[in-house]
Amino acid sequence: MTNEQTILIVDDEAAIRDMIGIALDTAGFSSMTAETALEAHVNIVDRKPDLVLLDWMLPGGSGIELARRLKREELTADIPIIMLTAKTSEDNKVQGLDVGVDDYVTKPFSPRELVARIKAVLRRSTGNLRDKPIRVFDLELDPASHRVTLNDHAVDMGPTEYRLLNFFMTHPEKVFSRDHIQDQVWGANVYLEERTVDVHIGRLRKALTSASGPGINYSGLIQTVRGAGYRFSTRAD
Amino acid sequence: MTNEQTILIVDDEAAIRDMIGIALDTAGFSSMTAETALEAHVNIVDRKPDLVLLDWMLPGGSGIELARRLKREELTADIPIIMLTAKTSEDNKVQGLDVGVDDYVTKPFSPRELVARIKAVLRRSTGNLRDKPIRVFDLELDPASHRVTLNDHAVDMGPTEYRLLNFFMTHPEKVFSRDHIQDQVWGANVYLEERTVDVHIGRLRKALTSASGPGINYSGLIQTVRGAGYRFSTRAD
DNA sequence: GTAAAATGTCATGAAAATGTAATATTTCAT
DNA sequence: ATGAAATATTACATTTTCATGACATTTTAC
Repeated sequence: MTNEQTILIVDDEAAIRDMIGIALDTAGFSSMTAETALEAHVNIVDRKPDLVLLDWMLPGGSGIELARRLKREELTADIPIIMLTAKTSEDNKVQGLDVGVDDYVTKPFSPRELVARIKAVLRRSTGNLRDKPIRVFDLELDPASHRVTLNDHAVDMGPTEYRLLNFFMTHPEKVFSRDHIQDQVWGANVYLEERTVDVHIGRLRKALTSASGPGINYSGLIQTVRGAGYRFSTRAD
Repeated sequence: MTNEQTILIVDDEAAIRDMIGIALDTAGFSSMTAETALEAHVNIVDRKPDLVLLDWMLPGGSGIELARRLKREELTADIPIIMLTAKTSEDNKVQGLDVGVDDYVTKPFSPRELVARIKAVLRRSTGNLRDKPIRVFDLELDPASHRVTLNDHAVDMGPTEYRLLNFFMTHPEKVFSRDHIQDQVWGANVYLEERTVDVHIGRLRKALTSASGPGINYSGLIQTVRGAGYRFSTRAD
C-alpha cells in the first residue's frame, strides 16, 4: 500500500491489542504494538508512527508519564496521542489533557468509535500545522499534495530529498549536525554512514539547481556549515 | 572538543565493562565504571556523568531499583539512562522497567548500535536547549544558526575561530592566558604550541577586520594583554 | 515479472582548515 | 635610541572535511 498510516497500540493486555489491531486493519491502518512504556518509547522514536493509542493504566502508572514525555520532547511532540482508560473519572481527563493528549477514549469502547476518533484526531492534527504550504521566495513545499514547486514549476526529487527539504523548511536558520538530520529525516537509530547525508544534500541541491531559472540559484538556500553540519537559510552564506 | 562527555558503565561483568569502555573510547567518549548499584549511585552523585549505561540484571535486581531511584531524585532525574538487558527472557519483569528509562539495548549488541543509541539519546536530552544569540554592538554570534554577523553581513571564519570568538563573547572583559584559552577552545587534553593561539587570534582579527566597514574596526575588541594573554573588551585598549 | 526510480556506500579529488616554524614588527625597560 | 622580549604575520606541509560521480542493491510502479 502506498501511504498507509501507522498507529502504535500500547497496552499490556494482549487481547486488547489484538482487538484494536484488527479494527485498525479493517479501517485501512497499519499498526504496531508495544506492551510497555519503554518498548513504546523506543518504537516511537525509531519508527515515528502517525498516532499513538496509549493505555492509561500501564503497569507502574507509566502511561501518563510516557505521554508527558512524548509531548515534552521535540522529536515526538507532534505525534498525536489518544489515551485509553477504563476509568471515567474527570480527574483523569483533566490530567491527561493537561499533558497535551489529543483525545481520550474510555473502555469499553466500540471499534467503530475508536476508529472514528482516530480519524478525527488525524484530520485535525494534519489539517492544522502540516498541511499549510511553506513558501520561501518562489520555492513552495506543499505537504497536502506532497509537491515542491519553484515558480510554479514542479521540482523533481526523490522522497528522501522531499523529507529533507521539508525538515529544512520547517526549521530554517538553524544548523543541524548530520546525526541530527538522520534522526529527523530517516528516524532515530537507523544506522547510516555519515556521508549518506551529504549525498542526499547534494541530490537536493541538484534538484533545486535544475529547477532554478537563470536568476538566483535556490540550491544556495542549503548551506554547508563546515565542521557543524547544514543549514537552511535565506541569508547569504 | 571543549566538553568531552562522560558515560558511566554499570555492569557486574568485567568483560562487558571493558568491551563497552573500549567502544566508547573509540567513539570519543570518556567513561567510568561501577560494579554495583551502590558504587554507581555514589559515582553519579559525585561526578554527574552525562549518561548512564545500566545493566538491569545486577545482582539482587538492584539495577531497576537504581534506575527508579535516579529518576525519582531531582538531582539525578535529568541524567539519561540506557538499560542493558539480556534476551527478553521474562516479559513480566521487563514491565518493571517502566521507570522513565530513555532507551534500552538488548544483549548481545554491537558496539556500533550502542554508540548510535547513546548519541541519539544525548542529542534528544541535551540538544533541545539552545543558547541565545550574543550581541556586542553590531557584532552578533548566534549559536543556533552557528553564524557570526556584523551589521547583518556574515563574517567568514573557520570553526576554530568561531569557537574562539564564542568563548570570548561569553567571557567578556577578562584576560585569559594562552593556556587557559587552549583548554577552553581546544579541550583540556590537547597539546599545542603556545604560539598557535596567537595565529588563531590573528585569523579571528582578520576575519573581523575584513567584515568591518570603514567605521570602527571590530578586531579591536580582541585585545592583547602583554605578558598575560588576550581579552575581549568593549572598552578601548 | 520487468523497467525505472530510489537508495546507500564508496572512491576520488578539491577545498578548507589547521598547526608549526620562520620572519617581521611592536613594546618596553634601560 | 637600543636591544631583548613579546607578539604579529606569513608561508607552507599536513590533515580534515566536503562534493560528486559511479555503482550495486533495493524498492516501486506498471
